Amino acid sequence: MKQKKRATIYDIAKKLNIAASSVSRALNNIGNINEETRKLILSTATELKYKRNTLASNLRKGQSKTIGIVVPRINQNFFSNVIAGIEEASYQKGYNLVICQSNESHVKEIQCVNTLINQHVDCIVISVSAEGGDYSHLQNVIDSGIQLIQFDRVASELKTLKVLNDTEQVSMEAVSHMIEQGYKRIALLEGPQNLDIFIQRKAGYLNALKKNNMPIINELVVENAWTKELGATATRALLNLPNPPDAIFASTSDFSALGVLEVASAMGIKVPSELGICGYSNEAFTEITSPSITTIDQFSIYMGKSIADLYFREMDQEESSRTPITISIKPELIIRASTSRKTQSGK
Amino acid sequence: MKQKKRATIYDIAKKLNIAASSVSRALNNIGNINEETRKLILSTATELKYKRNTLASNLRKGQSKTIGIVVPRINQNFFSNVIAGIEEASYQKGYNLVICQSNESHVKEIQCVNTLINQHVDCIVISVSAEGGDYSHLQNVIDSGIQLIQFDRVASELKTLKVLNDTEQVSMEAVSHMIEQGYKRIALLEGPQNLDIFIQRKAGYLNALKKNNMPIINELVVENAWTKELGATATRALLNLPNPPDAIFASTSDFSALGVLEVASAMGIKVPSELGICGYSNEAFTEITSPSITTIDQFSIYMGKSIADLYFREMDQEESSRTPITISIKPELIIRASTSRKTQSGK
DNA sequence: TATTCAATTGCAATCGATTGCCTAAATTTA
DNA sequence: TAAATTTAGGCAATCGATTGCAATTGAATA
Repeated sequence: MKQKKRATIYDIAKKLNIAASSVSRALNNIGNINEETRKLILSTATELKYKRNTLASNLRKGQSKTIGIVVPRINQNFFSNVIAGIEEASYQKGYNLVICQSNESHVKEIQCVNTLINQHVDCIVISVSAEGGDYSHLQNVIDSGIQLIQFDRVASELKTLKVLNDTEQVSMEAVSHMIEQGYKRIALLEGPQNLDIFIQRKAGYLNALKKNNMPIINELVVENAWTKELGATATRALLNLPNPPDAIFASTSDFSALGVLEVASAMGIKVPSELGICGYSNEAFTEITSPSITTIDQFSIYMGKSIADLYFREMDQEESSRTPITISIKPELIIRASTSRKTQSGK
Repeated sequence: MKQKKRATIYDIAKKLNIAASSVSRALNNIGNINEETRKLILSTATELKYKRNTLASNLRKGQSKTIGIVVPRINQNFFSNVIAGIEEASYQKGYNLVICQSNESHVKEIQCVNTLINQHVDCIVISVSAEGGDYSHLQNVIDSGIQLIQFDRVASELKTLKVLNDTEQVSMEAVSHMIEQGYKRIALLEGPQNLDIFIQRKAGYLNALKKNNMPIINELVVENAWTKELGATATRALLNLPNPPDAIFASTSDFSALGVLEVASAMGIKVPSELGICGYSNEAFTEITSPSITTIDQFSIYMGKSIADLYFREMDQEESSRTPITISIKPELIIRASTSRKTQSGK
């Protein structure tokens, strides 16, 4: 489909028999322009249905007023919320969003980042894929003079702006809460340990055990129980141990926690009295399972806004005063029925 | 933050003492270029960390390889899935996505569309906001020679490409199914009637009643029960009628259906035996409520892919042979426990 | 040896908007 | 009235990549 010829500032200039530069000045409302000619130009512009060619403008100005975003999956609750938050904050500043998804593939992530560099976006916001690997493509972003902001899943070795959750702290709180509820053998479903967030979630778990003088039992720690299905499989194995756990912290996700709940129900194990369950992310469904699932809210929309704000704040800084800031957002432990066996307040 | 100077084709040309045009030809692998100089150019390009400036390229070529998307909310399941589908299909073709959300506001929708026109996107994909209003901004898109594709919520009077669900048909199926299950007084929670999709859902409901020779009872049709809260409120009113319904088709959304379910549970009304419930959208949670909720799957990811495919197919067409195609995707009625009181197969 | 042809590569215009510099007219001030 | 300012608006370069056309070169053909 071919674009029809669109009116340019030259068309307006020609029609009014003036210079294109005057048209530009009038449209941007800068420089000295006679008020009457300005109005004339403006009305001619609407008459010709003139639309500024942002491409040309950006090329000339050397900036694109565009923020590029790379996330593992656009349609995952957490990410789509972050994106919505970024959109809202940056729209007000006249910025646009170009969005890519890496599908958790390192290769696609690299391609996405390169496309965005080519697009001359002003800033790239990224949460790296689970696959992990070499992060030279991110170094590339920095070398290209593009602001890089990492969030949630970050390559910590890179000195960039970061927006994170205080994952370790809240994980510790979650496990401490379970201990307080009298659970003695708490299992952990852990995520891929090449991602910091999962390392931290585990650290929080270990810390909580240590602080409460509880032993670390290796057979209760299960790797990569990431999805509902994997969570279910892991749970089946755990509950069939000679000495099964009496609680499970599904640190990978709420989906995993859901898998735990379903298996427990199927096996006739009562939640929370015989098994405590805690998930991660505060997915909408955690509120409506029976029992409802204790989980952790990451304030995803707010996180998106923080990312955008951080960028705009940095942009105003002098080049010299720039330091790799890390913003930490404190997530909230949401205690629900699945871990409430002492205080029956949680319904 | 200022961008550092990036290498251009001129830098490469200067370094090798050749013309920029040759560099361009080499990088694009077009025209006749000596294989050796080509290799030399390519290696110099990597050496200088050359990245093509897509802005300049697009300006020159008069296309942007970008698809603009406007949806009411990025972080709504249905929309984020459609976007994910579009992304996947268009990424393969080397297209990028610029995404905006209208937040259901007509004014913001217009602004978004205008920004996208300025950006010279090749195609605009839109699902209009619930607020509705005048659609001249969409006509504008067409007049600018930009391909316009509407999906789901469309301004039907505009002759554009459209990708829709066969909403009326599936709604009829849903209500017919409820009738078959022996429900006699089926209520409808309807959405804003300025949007076609909601008109069609209602039409399906009415049709099903008519076909089965059942009376249309006005007091059982409730306007704008859109959210969980509104669904709950409506349900409370309905169930307190002297002659309450024995089933509710929450045609607005699954959230609304969830509101229905919660109120019914709170009032001690048994689902599905005393009250049947059917939602719309197949949100993840509908599967895990107790009882699970009968709903309608819209194949949102597939819809996204269809949109992208439609665009690429149209793009290859001759200008002349272009007609306003409408693609209709048949949604699927997913029968679950909340309406299954005859066949106990659905648990 | 002269002519033709194809392969390479250079030149310069172009896409549309912006902006530094400059001129001319209008206005103010001395 | 002359000089100094201010205001309005034109000229032309620029951003970086692409592409039609022309020029050069060497090889092939007559």
